[in-house]
Amino acid sequence: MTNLVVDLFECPACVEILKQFLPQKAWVGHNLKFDIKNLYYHYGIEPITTFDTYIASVLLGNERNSLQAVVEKYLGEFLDKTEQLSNWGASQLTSNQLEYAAKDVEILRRLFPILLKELNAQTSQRKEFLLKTRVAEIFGLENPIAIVEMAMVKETGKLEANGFTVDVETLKGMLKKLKLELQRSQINFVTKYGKVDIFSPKQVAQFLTKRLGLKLPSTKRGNVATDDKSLSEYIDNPAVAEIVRIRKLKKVYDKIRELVGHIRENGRVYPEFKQIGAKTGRMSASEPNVQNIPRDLRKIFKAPEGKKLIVADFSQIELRIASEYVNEEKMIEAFQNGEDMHVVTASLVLGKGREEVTKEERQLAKAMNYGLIYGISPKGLMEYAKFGYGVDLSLEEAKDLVKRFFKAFPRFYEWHKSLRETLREKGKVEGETLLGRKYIAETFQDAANYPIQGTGADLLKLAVDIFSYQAQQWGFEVKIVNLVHDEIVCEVPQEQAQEVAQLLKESMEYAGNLILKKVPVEAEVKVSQVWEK
DNA sequence: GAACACAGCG
DNA sequence: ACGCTGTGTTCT
Repeated sequence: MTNLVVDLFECPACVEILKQFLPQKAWVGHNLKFDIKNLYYHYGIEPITTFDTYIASVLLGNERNSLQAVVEKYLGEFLDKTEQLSNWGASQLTSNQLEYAAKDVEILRRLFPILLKELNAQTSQRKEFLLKTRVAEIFGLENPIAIVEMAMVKETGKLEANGFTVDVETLKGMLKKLKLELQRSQINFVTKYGKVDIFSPKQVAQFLTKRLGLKLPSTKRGNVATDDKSLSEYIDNPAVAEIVRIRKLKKVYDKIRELVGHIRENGRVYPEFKQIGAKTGRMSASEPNVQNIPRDLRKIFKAPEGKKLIVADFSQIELRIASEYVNEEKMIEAFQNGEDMHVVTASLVLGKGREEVTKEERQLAKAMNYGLIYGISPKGLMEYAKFGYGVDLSLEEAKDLVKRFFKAFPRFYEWHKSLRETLREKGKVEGETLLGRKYIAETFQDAANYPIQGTGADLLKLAVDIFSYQAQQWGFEVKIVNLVHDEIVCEVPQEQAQEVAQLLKESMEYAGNLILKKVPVEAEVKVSQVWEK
């Protein structure tokens, strides 16, 4: 076996050689997102597919996932990393550095088969989910989650290389304007009400309780709560309204500042994506975080000249997953008949015809439907209904509603009951998503939420894998520019937009219906110049 | 530097 | 109520 170490700064011609043979290969490496991002960004090089020992280690549930830690655990060897701290940018690489680089490659040859075996060994019994894909065939992978995540490494690397175009001029203008408006508002507040730092929860609490005599709830650490939810009782008070307004202004200002700070010469931001950023398998984004952009600000994300954005999302995906997960017939049936699930819930819980359900009742049912995903409790429902959907409930009413809800949907009742039982007996719930992603939950709320949120993550990632493969097969020039839990945003040449939009919709629904067998999955797709109007 | 509070998104 | 990240103040 020959290991080749190439210093691309010393040998620019080597790039041509790499371009020749790297793209026809499957790559094995540790944290390949990094290699793919750079090779794809600079040279347009990408692998057929990948096996990533870092991702493998994360999926196997290890706490430490550095190459060093993984080598120690699975090979029982010590990997010397001191050379990593040496100077790699100065001049020609030393022989020690070259040897270090070669050793990193050599060790992967031995690590790879062991991790592959471990992943296959923890494949769940759900054989119907055996996915026949290139990753599976090339590496002999049988674990569906590993198949999806390994294919996803390439997609995450390219996603980071692609970046997302923003409207630089508009952003900079807004930044300037908001800065002035913020300063003006703060000074105005102080001259009216005295010296209070609106961004100090402590000072705001002091001001509201001592000076205005308001009664406010406590935070979990026993301090006076001043969040918008707690202040909503007193929103008619002009000082309170002003605090809320200024804080909101500040939030938008911070977000714009974060974005502007990350704009590169070409007018794009290049966020970092953690492929497995949450315990549930969801991704996370940072620098800038493009997964929590306020909806009003999304219009500043746009397609560059001659291109279009395609924005697609799964509709009501978590509710669909939940009903399939617990096999709740009435809900499944409603989805199969294409009905409005919140109206159906309202009708069943309140015992009235679907036509008689009011707007407010539908909102209430929505709170209940989503509440169940988070492990519903009457108190929780009461607060969620009030602040999330503007529906007023007493605790007694909430209790009664929860009771009726579980009567209408007995499988959810049984599911929650069995979760509580398992927690009582074992102190934890060890479970799997519908694609076989493993998790351990130690609270009831986590146990109710993880399989649903986790299956949502499975679904999005499978959709991305399928879509990317299909787009390549059809020869479309697609750049995925953002992924937001149940949403895919991509950039395509104008003339391909309609065709790609259709392909994206089909890919998402195909992926969804591969994982959900009974409940139909639907994706909504829009072609647009901006992310959201 | 850690802990807390707050607020944006799904 | 579940999952994240960024910014600010305050405490150690």
